[in-house]
Amino acid sequence: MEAEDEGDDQVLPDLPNADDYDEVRMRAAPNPNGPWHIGHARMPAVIGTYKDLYDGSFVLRYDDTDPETKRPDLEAYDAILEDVHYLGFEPDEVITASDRMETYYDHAREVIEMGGAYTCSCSGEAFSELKNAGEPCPHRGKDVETTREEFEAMVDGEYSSGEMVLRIKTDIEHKNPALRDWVAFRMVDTPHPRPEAEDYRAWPMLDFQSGVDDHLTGVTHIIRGIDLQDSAKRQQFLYDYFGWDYPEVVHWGHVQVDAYDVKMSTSTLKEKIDAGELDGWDDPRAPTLKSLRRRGIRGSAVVDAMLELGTSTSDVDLSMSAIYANNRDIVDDESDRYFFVRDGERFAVEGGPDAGHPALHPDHEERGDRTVPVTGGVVVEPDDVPAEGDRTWLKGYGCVRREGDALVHTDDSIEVVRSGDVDVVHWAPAEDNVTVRMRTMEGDVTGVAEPDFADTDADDVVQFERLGFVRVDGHDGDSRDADGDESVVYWAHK
RNA sequence: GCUCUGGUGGUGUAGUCCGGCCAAUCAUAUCACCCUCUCACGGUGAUGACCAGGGUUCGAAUCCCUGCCGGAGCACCA
Repeated sequence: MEAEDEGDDQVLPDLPNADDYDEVRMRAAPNPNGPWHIGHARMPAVIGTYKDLYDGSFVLRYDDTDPETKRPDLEAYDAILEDVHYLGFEPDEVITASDRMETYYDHAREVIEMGGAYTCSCSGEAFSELKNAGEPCPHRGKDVETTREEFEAMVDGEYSSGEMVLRIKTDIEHKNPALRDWVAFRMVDTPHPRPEAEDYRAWPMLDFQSGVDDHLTGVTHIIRGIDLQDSAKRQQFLYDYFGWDYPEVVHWGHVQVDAYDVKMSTSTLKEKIDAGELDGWDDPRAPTLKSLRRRGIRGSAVVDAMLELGTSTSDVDLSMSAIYANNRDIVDDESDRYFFVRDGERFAVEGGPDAGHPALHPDHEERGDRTVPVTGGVVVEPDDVPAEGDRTWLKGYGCVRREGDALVHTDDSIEVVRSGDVDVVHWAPAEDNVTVRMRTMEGDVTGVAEPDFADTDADDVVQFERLGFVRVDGHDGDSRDADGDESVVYWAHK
């Protein structure tokens, strides 16, 4: 398959040996132990894009084979699928490893019959010592019959955790100790959280489960992190037993994201949420996809930033500014403008018209303008308050001069702004305005917005002029973060 | 200790396989100016990088060697 030539738009490198396959097929294989953080977006972003590029397909596979240490979170299965949708992709197939236990057992039995595996009751430490010395453990020479029986006993749950494992026989003297006789199945006493899988006790390890599934689901290209660099080499032994061809593999480094105080790790996030330090997975301070979505950042802005990272094996730092720049590009044109004033200082306005009429969008006059009344006085941010006797330009209204507690309308034309003599500021009515809570990564900010802001809908992204873009979460107390009947917005970026 | 694997401006990336067109691409960032009734958008310009040292060569980001620094695996986690 040739990559569709989309000109220079393709930011990703070509997949290795793509034309050796009828169809490029990939997989995302997350452990469903929580909603996704930003870093998780890389996998669907890249394989989803390759899918489009090569007219291929991808499988979403939940690798939920550790009921204990990386215990699956039942809500995460759907949460992850939602996150994939948010990013703009649709898996061609969704499968769950814990549904496929019999398949793994059957394949284990096959390997056992071939003499490619043996049950082992060595303690982890004891085996490790032998392995590091390049020496086989006493169980390695077991006959097939014994291994067969002991494996069935494992499947039947007759051992407890730590008592028995099934090892794949590789090369006990392999120069890389990481590849020597690795564990394929182990006992786990804790029942799996999914009712469908709660009776299983003998669980496959990633290298076995993933290796079998990749082949059985027709995966041609595996993309994964450098932490799994040795996996392909381990699994190669398994593939050799079965006579399978190993898929093409691309390894990439880890991603760090700047701008967050909170560590980008599912378990850390879970702890912070449980401890009440974060309001939830979509807290603006959380580096999660749910948080970005709530802040009005489009999935494609995240995807594009991920694609720009490429697939190099070195660790990379993702700048949130890259995501913001992409998002600004998307939302700037569609976002209507409104005034929002924090910590406003109140002034009466004297001598001018009753209201200002700034445009909803400077590039789209056809959208009309807003009506911002001044008759009940206005509020201006402290930094924007002119010194006594100085002028300022209330955007969309006109020029005023500070006279004590009043802003007196002058008849200056816009020329005073063009010449640079007078600054333009945003402002809001002191009465009949909209109380707004703005949730940001640094905490909540409160203030008031102009009345027309109430016309926006939840989920709209608007720009608070001179401040930045926000997503409307709800008006009149509709947001779950609202205190009383205030409106709530989530800060996106400047 | 053993085994993998990397190191291009603040960040990411192109170029590295097949040395010259690289006084190094593009994006983002930062700054300045222009535009503008926003500190947005748009435009122009500037800043800023080949880890270090040797070697091969007429010529090295690219090949070789050494060193330095980093990441990963050696789990009954994924």
